[in-house]
Amino acid sequence: MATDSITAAATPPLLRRVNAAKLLGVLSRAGVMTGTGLIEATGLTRATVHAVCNDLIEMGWVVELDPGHATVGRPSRRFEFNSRAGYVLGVDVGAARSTVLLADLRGVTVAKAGRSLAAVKTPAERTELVDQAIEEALGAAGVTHAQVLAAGIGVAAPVDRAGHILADDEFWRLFDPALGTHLTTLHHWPALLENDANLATLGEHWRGVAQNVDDLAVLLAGERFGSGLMDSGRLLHGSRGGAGEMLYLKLVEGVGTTHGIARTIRAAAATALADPNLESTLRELAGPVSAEQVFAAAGVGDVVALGILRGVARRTARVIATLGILFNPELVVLGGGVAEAAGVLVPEIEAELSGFTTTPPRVAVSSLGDAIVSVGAVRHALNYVEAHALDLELRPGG
Amino acid sequence: MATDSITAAATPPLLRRVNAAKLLGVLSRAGVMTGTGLIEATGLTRATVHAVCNDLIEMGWVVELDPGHATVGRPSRRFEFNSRAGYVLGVDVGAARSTVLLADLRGVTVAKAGRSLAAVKTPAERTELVDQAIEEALGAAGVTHAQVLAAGIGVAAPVDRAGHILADDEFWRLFDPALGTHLTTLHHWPALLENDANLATLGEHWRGVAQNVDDLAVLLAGERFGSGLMDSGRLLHGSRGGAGEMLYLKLVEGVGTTHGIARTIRAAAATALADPNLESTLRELAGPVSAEQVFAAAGVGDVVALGILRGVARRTARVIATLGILFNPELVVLGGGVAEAAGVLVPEIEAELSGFTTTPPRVAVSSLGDAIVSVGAVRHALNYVEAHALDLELRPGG
DNA sequence: GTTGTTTATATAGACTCTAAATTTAGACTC
DNA sequence: GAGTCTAAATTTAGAGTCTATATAAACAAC
Repeated sequence: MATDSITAAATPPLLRRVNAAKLLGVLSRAGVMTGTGLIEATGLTRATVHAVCNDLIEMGWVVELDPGHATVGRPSRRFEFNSRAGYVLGVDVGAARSTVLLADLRGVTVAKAGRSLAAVKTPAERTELVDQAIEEALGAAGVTHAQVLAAGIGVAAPVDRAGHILADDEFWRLFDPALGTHLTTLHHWPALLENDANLATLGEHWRGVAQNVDDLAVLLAGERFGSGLMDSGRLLHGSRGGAGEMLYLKLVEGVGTTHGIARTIRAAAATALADPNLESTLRELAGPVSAEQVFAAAGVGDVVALGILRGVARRTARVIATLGILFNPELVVLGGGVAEAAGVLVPEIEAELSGFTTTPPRVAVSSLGDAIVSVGAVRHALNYVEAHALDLELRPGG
Repeated sequence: MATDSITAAATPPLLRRVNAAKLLGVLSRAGVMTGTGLIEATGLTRATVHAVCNDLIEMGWVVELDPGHATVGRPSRRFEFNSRAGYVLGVDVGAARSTVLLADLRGVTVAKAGRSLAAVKTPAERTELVDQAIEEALGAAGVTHAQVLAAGIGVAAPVDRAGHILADDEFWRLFDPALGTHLTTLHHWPALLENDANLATLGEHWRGVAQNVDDLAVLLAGERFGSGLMDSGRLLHGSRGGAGEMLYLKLVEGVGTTHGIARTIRAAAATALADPNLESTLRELAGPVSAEQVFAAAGVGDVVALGILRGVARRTARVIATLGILFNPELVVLGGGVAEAAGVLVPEIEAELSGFTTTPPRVAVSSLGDAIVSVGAVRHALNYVEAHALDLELRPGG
C-alpha cells in the first residue's frame, strides 16, 4: 500500500509470461490436455496456445504425447505436464523425529525417509541426521541434487514471512541457529523454512480434510498446543512469525497451560489412579499410563477413562472456542500425535462449543496422520516452484 | 488455489491497463509530477508515459498544468492527479451517532456531517438519518450524487469479504437488514459495507499511529471491546466476517466480559463508592460517575480513581495479551470513545504485558479520535476506487 | 544570435495477441 | 481406393503495446 513499487514496467513479453504461467497452472492440475482443451481453459486462441506450449516444451515443463485416437477430424496434439521435470522435498524437523518426503511436481510422493532425533544433543547432530534422511530419500528414488527445485522445511519455531526463524527467541536460537542457512547454502536448492503448524495448515488445505476451506485453523494438539491460521487461503504470520502461538492459553479459564491432549490425558490418568477408591482397567497396566491406553480403555467402556476424555474434550473445546471466536474459521482441524484417536472427542467438543458461541466452527480430525507437516512442507515447496516456474532452470536427471 | 480461474486471457491492451494503473497510483500519491519524474518512478519510457497520460487526461483522472518555470532546457509537461475527478463518502453508522465524511480522491475531507441516532427506534429511521447526513455533506460541498464514486459504510456487525452483513446473526438482522441494499440501490454509487473495527484498522494504518505498520490490531475499547486485525497489510474477515470478535473474553481470567474500558470504569466507580469508608473526590459529583470523571480525578491524584485505572489497565493488558500472543501484531492501537484519555493507561498496560509474553506488541493510543471509523471508511472507498479506476466513468460536477 | 540543455514528438522495430484463411491428418462412405 | 467430412494444425494478416533512436522544440545563459 505504501510501496512506490519500482517494479519493472509492463512490456510485451510480460503477456507471454502471464499466459504461459496460467497455461502451465491449468496443465499441472489437469495432467494431460489437448490443444483445444487448453483453448477452452485459458481463453487463449489456438495460435497462442501452441506458441506457449512450444515454449514450455523447450523449457522442459511440458512434454508432447503421441496424438490420441481421434474419433473424427485431425488428431489433437496432446500435452502433458512434465511432473518429473524436477522434484521437491518436504521435511518435517520435529522434536523427536525428522520425516522427509520427496515428491514430483504434481506432489506425488516418490520416496520417503526418516530419522529419530530422540538422541540428538547438538544442532549439528540434528542437521546431520536430517541430511542423512534427505540423502536416503534422494538415493531411493534415484533423484540427483540438481533435480531438486526447492525444499520446504518445517520447524517447531516461529518463522517469519521471509523464512527466518525468530532470532530474538533464545530458546529457538539455542535450538537450531544454523539449520536454515546450512540447508540453503549446502545444497543447490532453496530451503524454505516455515512453522510446523503453518505447514500442517497447508497440508490439510491441500490434501487433508480442509480442501476447499479457505478460512481455516489447524490445531496441533499432541504434546503441546500450536496452531496454524489461514484467512482467505493465506497463512498468517504476524510481525515476527508468531501468529498461531498459544501461550495465551495460560489466561484461559479451564485451560491454563499449553499442554496438549496427550499430555493432559496422561496427567489426568495419573491423578485418577492415585485415588485408591477408583476402579479402572487402567490399573492393570504396567508403568505410567499413556494417552493411547486411555483412549483404548474408554473404547471398551472404562468409566474412569471416559471421565478423563470428557474432561479433555471440554478443555479442548475452550481452546477451539477462543480460536473460533476471534478468527472465525469455517473449520478447525485437530492434528498431531493424537489426531486419529481424538475423533471420539469431537461430539463432546462440538456440544461444548455451542455453549460459547452461536456460530461455532466445524471441528474435524486430521486425515494426514504423521505426515501432516511433511505433506504441508511439500506443498510449501510446490508453491515456490509454481511462483517461480518460468525463472527456474530445469536439469534432466542422470 | 483450487480455482481454475477462467480469467480473461492477457492481451496487449492489458499492458496499457497495468501501466496506466501504476502511473495513476504513483501520481495520486505524489500529486503533481513532470513527465521525467513519471519516467523515473514507473520505469516506462517517455513515449509510453505521455501516451498513458494523454489517455488519463482524456478519461478525466489527470489534468495538465501550465509548464513549470524551467531552470534550464525545455519546460516539462506537468501532470496533476485530478483529486476532484470524483468524491468518496466515509460513513460511520454507530450505535449512538452517524458520522459522514465527504472526501476527494486524495482523501482530503471536503465536508462533514452527522446525526444523533440516540432516539432511533426502527431501521428505517436510522437509514433516514444517515441519508440526511449524507445529503447535508454533499450539499455543503456542492457535490452531486453523480460525482460520488463509492461510499464506505462502517457498521458494528460482522461483515464478510463480499460486504454482506452476517444474516445468520439474529441481533444484526433485527438491527439493520436493509441498510446495505438500501444505500446501494437508492444511490448511484456502490455502498461498501465493512465492520467498524476493521475500518478503524484501515484508518489507523492510513492516517493514524499505525502508518507503515502492516501487522496490526486495533482494539475499539469504549463501551464494548471489538477488534480489527490486519496481517501483512490485509484485513482479516474469517469465514463469516466474524474475525476480530471478542466474545472469547468471557473465557479469559481477569476479563470475563466484553465490556470496554469506559463501561468497566463506571462499574468500578459505582462499586468503590458503595463502600462508605473510601474517601474520594468522586463522591462530590452529582449522579453516576462517568469514565471521563474518573480519568480527571486520577489526573489530580485521587487515590480511588487511580486504583480503578490500575485495575482497568491490568484487565486491558490481558485483552491485549491474548490478541498479541495469538496474532503477533507489531502494534496494538487502542481506539474508541476513551482513546485520548486511555493514554495514561499505556505504561501500566505495557508493564503488565511483559508478564505474559517476552515479545509483546507495542501499544499506542489512536490519534484519530471520533473519526477513526469514518476515516477508515473513506480509505475503504478509496481502495475500491483505486482498484476500479480505469473502469469507472467520471462525471463532471454541475 | 549562438550554444547548450532538457524535454517533446515522430519513426522504426520487436513482441504479443486475435482473427481469418488455408492446409493437414485421420475416419468414414461409396 | 478415391472422394468426403471433420476437427485440428498451420499460416498469414492486422492491431496494440512497448522500447530505442532520431529529430524537433522551448527556454536559459553567454
